[in-house]
Amino acid sequence: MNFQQLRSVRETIRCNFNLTEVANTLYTSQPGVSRHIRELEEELGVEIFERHGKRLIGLTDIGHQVARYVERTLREAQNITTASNNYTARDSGTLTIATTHTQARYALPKVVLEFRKRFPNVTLALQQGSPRQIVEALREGRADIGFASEALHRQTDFVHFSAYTWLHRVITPLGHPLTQLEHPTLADLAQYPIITYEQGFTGRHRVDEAFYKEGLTPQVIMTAIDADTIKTYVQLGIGIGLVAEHAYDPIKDDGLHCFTQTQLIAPNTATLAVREGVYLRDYGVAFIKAVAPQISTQEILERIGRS
Amino acid sequence: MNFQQLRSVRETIRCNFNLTEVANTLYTSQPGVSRHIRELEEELGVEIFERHGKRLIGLTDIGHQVARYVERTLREAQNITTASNNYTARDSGTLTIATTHTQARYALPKVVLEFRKRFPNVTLALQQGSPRQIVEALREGRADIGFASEALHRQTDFVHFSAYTWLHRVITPLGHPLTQLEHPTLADLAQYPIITYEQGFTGRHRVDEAFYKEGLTPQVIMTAIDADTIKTYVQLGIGIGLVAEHAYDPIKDDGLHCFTQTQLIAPNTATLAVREGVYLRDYGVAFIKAVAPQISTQEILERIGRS
DNA sequence: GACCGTTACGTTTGTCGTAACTATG
DNA sequence: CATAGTTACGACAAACGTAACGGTC
Repeated sequence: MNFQQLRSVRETIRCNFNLTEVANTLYTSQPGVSRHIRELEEELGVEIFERHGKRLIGLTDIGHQVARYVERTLREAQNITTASNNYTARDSGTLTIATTHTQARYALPKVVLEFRKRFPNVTLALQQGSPRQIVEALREGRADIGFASEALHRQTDFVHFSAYTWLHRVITPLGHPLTQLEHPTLADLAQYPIITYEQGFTGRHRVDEAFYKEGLTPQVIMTAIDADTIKTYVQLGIGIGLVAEHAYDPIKDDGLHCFTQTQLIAPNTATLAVREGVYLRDYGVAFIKAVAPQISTQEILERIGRS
Repeated sequence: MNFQQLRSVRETIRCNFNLTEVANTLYTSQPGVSRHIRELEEELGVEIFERHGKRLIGLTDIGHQVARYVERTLREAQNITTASNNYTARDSGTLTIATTHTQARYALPKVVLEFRKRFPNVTLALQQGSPRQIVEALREGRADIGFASEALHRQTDFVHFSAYTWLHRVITPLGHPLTQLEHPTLADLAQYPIITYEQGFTGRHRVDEAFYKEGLTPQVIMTAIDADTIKTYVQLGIGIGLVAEHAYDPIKDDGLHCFTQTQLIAPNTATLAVREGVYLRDYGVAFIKAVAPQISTQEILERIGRS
């Protein structure tokens, strides 16, 4: 057994069992990959992959089990090198954050500035994507830290940290009939076309849940993944908006009315997540600490298994 | 990085940093081991070992961290092969139980018979040792399951299962003055020379604790690691004995009196333990189930991380 | 027939053990 | 001076890529 064989197996699963693609990803030849898999299967005495003739089409039962430990082996091997790098080059390298548009646009700028000042030699890679893509990036080791209000906290193979909680706000153009009311209800909102976040983004399920619980069916006529787009269309008078509170700026958004006192929708929690068992470098810990200062560094280290 | 390098590092730590010994353990040459270590250190860019000139004398700070992940990597790699073997040869192989004399002599015989009937092709290796040796054997992967009343439950890197609880019993020769009393107290016992288990064996600390709590100093004139020895000397009239209840057999030990109703010493729990993160084969799970039938197989699988 | 995986083979690279050398206590 | 670790070197084996071959859809 060697690491290259294990990498071939892991990548084969990630590439949907297409060995040619695996070879490209691993910068090697396709026959090599084929051989690695066969050799490992031979050594272990089990068929890891289900086959239709020559083509691989999936994992066998035992293959699933093997894959699990292959992942772990490679992860721990990665930890050896990451821990070493953390030691030799304490303040340089790359930190990859997988996050949503909302966090990247509103919550992170302040943190990024602070972080860059403290770690000028660390390349900070912000990768935007849907919550589901964030989860996958963390699983595959393509990102070090995930940050979103959705999906992350439900993964049992992640360690998570609550950063802050936030509410949805109702925004309308100035002079909209709703602005006559001081405290509009969900029923009032349901009277108007609504513009809000895409399904699966930025607490959207909380919005749906709130209306559903009151037996209301809101007319969601348009969805977007970012508040800027939503605000633009609200400004145009196409509908009323439901956006995250931090997306409303009373000065810049002076053409919009925002019900800052109204709480109609359950609060959301922005969550930081790290893959369980993956070594997070010191500056990754510092990043978490910067986003969620209420958590002690000691606790972060313990929770991610570095103590 | 390759597995042989990692094995060299792990074994170097286990062999107290004597490379010659490492080479023998790994059935390879000493220069090879030396090279493996140097190559790995070079690749990682860190010094894993502290040196006095050429001699290795210990781990560096970063070496401790590296060693941790090296252990884990090798463990997970082992899990790949164990899981595979568990699949191909479901009912054959070796199961190594590290246990104390007491468990091997009194608790395990019934279980072993049952186990052998169900898994006739599995070699059952019972390794007797002190609780501390049991802990070490589990840590180093020399045993699959540990079973003892001491030490095991305190290890945080083990998964443990409570098998049963038991009490110490007072035994005396027939006609001993103590037998006049129906319920002797600890103070009564302290009047006579006592024979019991060695420090660190079979709940001995409970015995000391009980006397200590009442401000008594028992005259322990002899210790042994097994009840047979203790009983033999009690029979000779040298002193009264304190042994585990299952070690007294009213028929075979008809020359001895046993206070079966007296509970003077806090109960002990016999504990099964498995190293966290180590794949335990099906027949290992069956063994645990046989020793502790009150625990469901499902729960065992979950607790050892196989579900 | 286009795509995908395996077989065959020669080159390159890496790995290992022996022997000689050097340092430590 | 005995024990422990490193350097040097040659033999062997393993790993890889290219090219040709065989199935699958």
